[in-house]
Amino acid sequence: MSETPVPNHFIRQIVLDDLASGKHAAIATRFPPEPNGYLHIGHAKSICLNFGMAAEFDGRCNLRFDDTNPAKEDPEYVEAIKEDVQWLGFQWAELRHASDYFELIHRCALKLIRDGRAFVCDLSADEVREYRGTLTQPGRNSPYRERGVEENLDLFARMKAGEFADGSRTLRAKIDMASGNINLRDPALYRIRKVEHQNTGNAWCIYPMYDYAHVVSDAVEGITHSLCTLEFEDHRPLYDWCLDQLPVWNMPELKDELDRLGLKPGRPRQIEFSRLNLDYLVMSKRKLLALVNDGLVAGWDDPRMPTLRGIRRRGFTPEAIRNFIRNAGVTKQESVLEFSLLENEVRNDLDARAERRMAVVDPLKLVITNLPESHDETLTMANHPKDESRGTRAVCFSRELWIEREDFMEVPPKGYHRLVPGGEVRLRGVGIVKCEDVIKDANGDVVEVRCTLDDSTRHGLPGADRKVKGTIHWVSAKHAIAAETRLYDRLFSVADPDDDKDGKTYRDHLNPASVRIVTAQLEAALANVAPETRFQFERLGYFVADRKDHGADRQVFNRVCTLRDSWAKAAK
RNA sequence: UGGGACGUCGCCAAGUCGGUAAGGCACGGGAUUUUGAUUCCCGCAUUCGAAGGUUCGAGUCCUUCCGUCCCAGCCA
Repeated sequence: MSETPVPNHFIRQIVLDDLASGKHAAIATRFPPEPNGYLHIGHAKSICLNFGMAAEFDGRCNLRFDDTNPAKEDPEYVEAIKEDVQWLGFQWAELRHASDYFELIHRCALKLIRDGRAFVCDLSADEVREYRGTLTQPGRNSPYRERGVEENLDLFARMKAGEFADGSRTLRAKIDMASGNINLRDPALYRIRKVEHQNTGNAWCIYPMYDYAHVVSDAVEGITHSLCTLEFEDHRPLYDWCLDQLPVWNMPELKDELDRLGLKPGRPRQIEFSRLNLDYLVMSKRKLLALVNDGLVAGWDDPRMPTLRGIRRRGFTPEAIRNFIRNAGVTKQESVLEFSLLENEVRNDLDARAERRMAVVDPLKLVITNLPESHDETLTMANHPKDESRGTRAVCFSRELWIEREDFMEVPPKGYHRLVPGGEVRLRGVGIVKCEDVIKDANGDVVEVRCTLDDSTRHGLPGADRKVKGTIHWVSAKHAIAAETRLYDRLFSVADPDDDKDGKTYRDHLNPASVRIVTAQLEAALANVAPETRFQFERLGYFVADRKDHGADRQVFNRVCTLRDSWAKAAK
């Protein structure tokens, strides 16, 4: 119902056209992370796009780990990635690894050599760089470029057998050293790395490069639409070159292996879209890693981190993230989205789903002097103002309450609607109270406000219709539960922390107030809730019971985000 | 004097075969409200990076120019 019509975008249009023309009977996509780090909100766009397109058109989407560089990858990440993808709400058709295809990829390399399209090159990395030329000058052919097929086959076999040292030789494609596109200047296909692989162990000591392995992986899996980000646009000619040289859907020498893996190959098309960027955040793996390693945040799942784990712990919902990404659209335009858009979707989602509770984050004592010491009353309050089916809860009310310190001011600014000396305010769900007295400590700080409750305005009575400017929330002091409450704010104080033109780095822009830990007073109904349960603490914001630290012995709530606050905005 | 891409409101983003600028967020104003929340109204680009040109008519076609991003890993 809240779903607006799905906005069309150029990739959906391509899929629509391909289906309409009969080019494909069904589509297949894949989400191909390298297991060398945690997923972040930027990845969520690719996940939603790939899984989303497949779901929308009854196709399939694989989760494929692009694990072609064993030096960087770790199985710890593959589990985390699987969990994050599922949390976001998606399920893969097949779970694969590029390394599942090492045999196929190797056979393809053999064909390239036999066809005179690849050669073993003895140049060192430095020499390759010299021969490559520059952006404006063409490169030169490697002196090993014209080796015969038999020699190449022999050398490549010996590379595979481990006869040569790391870095001493590569298998290179033979394309065009003069191409304006540097990716076409005889790119490396295989390098020697005598490193144990997280999935294949010590079976291989030569590993295929991304460009080569990725296209073969796409093709053997029968991926129809290979969606990736803009920086791979330059790689597409190489992607297509590989497909031209290696029609894996028609290579008899691949058949047994394809059958063994249950693969049905096809010719994929690579399509690039712009990545998701958000203001007030850094997204690079390097910087996120540094934040963790240097103790600037509490870990990969710190609620201030843009990792999916962090965002989850913060209390954002998968639905909100999906809506956010859907609304952002898919284009080839580089853009930076406002973080507030995401926050908006979170508020939208939580407003509808989160039950209301009362909690006081910065307590000030309020005593209702015309109530007896022993007064003990149980009120019934709605769990949700717009959804009766959410039921009601019991709320304890007594003579001494906690109210929010900022809801009382001795000298209020113009437009202040809350409690002031001699003024009236409504206690949510109770009635109208009038401030008769203010008690201060030796420093002159207010420690208690004393009020009288107007009995004719009690909730449910006709007198309750009497208008007062403000309504404030409260918690019965003697029934309150103290709980650790973490008030989060943005991690960075500037919109573009990556901008270092002024000589400052992202570290200089860390928001010193990105988290404030306080002891809040909660209403009793908040006792013993399950971790990850979300509530709106009325007038304060949305809060979630911490996924990790919250339990029966220690109650811990994280502020997901505040409510919109037009008063705070006006007061500025 | 390399190659590739992108430039429509503050941020995103629709704009079929050229026919006279959707929507969301933000922002401003108002109504409702026992959350200064939610909800609901109203307003918000004579203009599409710029300049020429073609045309009865151009964001959409042509030309030139300007700006931004990506590429010289045996990383992905």
